[in-house]
Amino acid sequence: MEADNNEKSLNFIEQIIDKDLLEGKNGSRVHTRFPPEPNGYLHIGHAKSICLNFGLGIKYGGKTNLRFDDTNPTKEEDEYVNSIIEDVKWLGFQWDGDICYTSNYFQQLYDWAVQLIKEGKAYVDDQSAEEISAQRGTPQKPGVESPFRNRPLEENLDLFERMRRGEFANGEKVLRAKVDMASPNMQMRDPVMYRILHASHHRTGDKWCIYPMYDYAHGQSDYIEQITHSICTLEFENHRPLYDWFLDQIATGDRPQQIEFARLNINYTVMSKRKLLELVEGNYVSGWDDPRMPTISGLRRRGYTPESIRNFTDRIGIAKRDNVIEYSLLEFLLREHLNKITKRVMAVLNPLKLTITNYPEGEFEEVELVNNPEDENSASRKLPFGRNIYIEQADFMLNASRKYYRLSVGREVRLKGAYIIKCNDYVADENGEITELLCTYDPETKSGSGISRRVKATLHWVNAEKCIDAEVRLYDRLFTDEDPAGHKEIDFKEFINPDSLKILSNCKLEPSLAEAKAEDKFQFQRLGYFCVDKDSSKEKLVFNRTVSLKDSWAKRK
RNA sequence: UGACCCAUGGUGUAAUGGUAGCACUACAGUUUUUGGUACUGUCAGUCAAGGUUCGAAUCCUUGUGGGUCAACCA
Repeated sequence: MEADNNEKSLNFIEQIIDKDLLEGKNGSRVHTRFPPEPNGYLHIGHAKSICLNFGLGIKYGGKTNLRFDDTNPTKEEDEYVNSIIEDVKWLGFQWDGDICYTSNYFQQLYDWAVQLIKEGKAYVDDQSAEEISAQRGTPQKPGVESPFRNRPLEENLDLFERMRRGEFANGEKVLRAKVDMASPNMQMRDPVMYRILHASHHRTGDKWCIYPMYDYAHGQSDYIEQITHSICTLEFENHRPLYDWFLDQIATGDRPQQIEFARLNINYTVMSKRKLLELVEGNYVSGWDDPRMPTISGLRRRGYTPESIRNFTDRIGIAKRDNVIEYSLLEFLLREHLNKITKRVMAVLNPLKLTITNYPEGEFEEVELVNNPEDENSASRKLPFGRNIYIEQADFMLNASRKYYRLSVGREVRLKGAYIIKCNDYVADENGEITELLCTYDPETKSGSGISRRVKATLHWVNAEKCIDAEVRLYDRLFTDEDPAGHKEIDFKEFINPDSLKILSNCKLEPSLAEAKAEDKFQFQRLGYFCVDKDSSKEKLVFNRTVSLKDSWAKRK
């Protein structure tokens, strides 16, 4: 038993696979697939599915396909295809073989549909969507059969062929599977297999004007690709009998099995492509990659690392019960990774002028700081120090309590990597705003000199003459409510956090940051992790706050 | 008034008939030239009732609570 201590326990899907392997099912192959519909950008919920499917492929020495489930030309676009490909790669995964598209199988799907018609298992229905819907019944009440249900085979064949040829308008006819209108499972009540859509498809153009529905296309696509384990989310559980029914009609060899797991939910955010689209189209955010979005591209722009996201999907586990993960777990894993890899730099977001009155005017010296104390191989760099510096406004307080460790008149602090200073006086403007601090430094206390005494706090700073300017964007959660989409009476957009973005345009950075490029990541000492935004340029540096450092002082207040 | 699924600390997830564990959160402390990191500790859990068993979170029954399903979406 205790030999297993180092081994991670298996989730229920891995247990199923282990059993299948043991029984030699499907020739003991493992072949999964990630099947997004290209109708939006991927979000972190998809990351869970990506890591699961590709992870299983890797773990069992099997394969994983990337398949675009593109059966609805009215919603799908190449822009989405491209973003999905980029996101999967960025997360660190590589699919086997070529990228697959359900649209590649349109002809085969059509042929199988003809076969079903010939076997009397599918029929063309002339009724409107409303009529069909009315006949479907309710979960409690069985449906009634369509008047067209038993039309002759030849007529069905002819009509279906003419549907394909474009002789009918959208909605005029559908092809339905003949299953069971009285089934207690609504999915089995003669589901629609094909609908007429005179729309141009992003890949097949105008070749087709009838398109297969998800239920008819998905399992067959899995079968064509020799998928062994077709993993999807819980809402498809009721579809499984239908998934199997279609396979029963056509499959002769190995066949895939559908396994459902609980989708990811995270508090203080929304996780549906429809709602995210709404945020984008309503300009509530700047786009799919707005750093506040839970999209992969948004997280990337915000400064998340693929490692932290993969780690996250690993920690949350795979199970069947509904779950809401706390955002703090994601942030914990993010900080954990960023703490190891980022260079520490000094940046002052809300500058307050500080003059060291006993430091000679016009003189500078260099002080040395390690780039990352967490990394013993880390190099160090030199920073200019002088008479005039900036510190953070929040690091000075006029009437400071004993719990406040930072600067106040008469108190001492250390300037990180430099000297201990003492605040003697301050200057205020006509409004009482403090505009400048007057301090003296103790030349004996230079960092590394070995001469030191205990001070309560160490502050970050930049040299006022030799710093560079930048814009810094501070992000907070996009929603103020833990479950913005969970209120029946209130639209989720009502909960958008008005303070989710704060732009600081007068930030002062240490000069080494001048060359930073988009997506470069840093720890701004004592403040948090920041990355260069894609809006950044040599002329105007722009940083995003990825996540703040944990702040036990802020909590105490 | 149907079918299917689910139920373990605040959150997530283990334990697969044999000592209820891990992580996050919260709180307290140690270390610290980041009020960070690291480390230590504390609080806190098997939905309920019956049954089977030497022994039940685990198996059975019933109940309770929650989720999904009535797109020509996926």
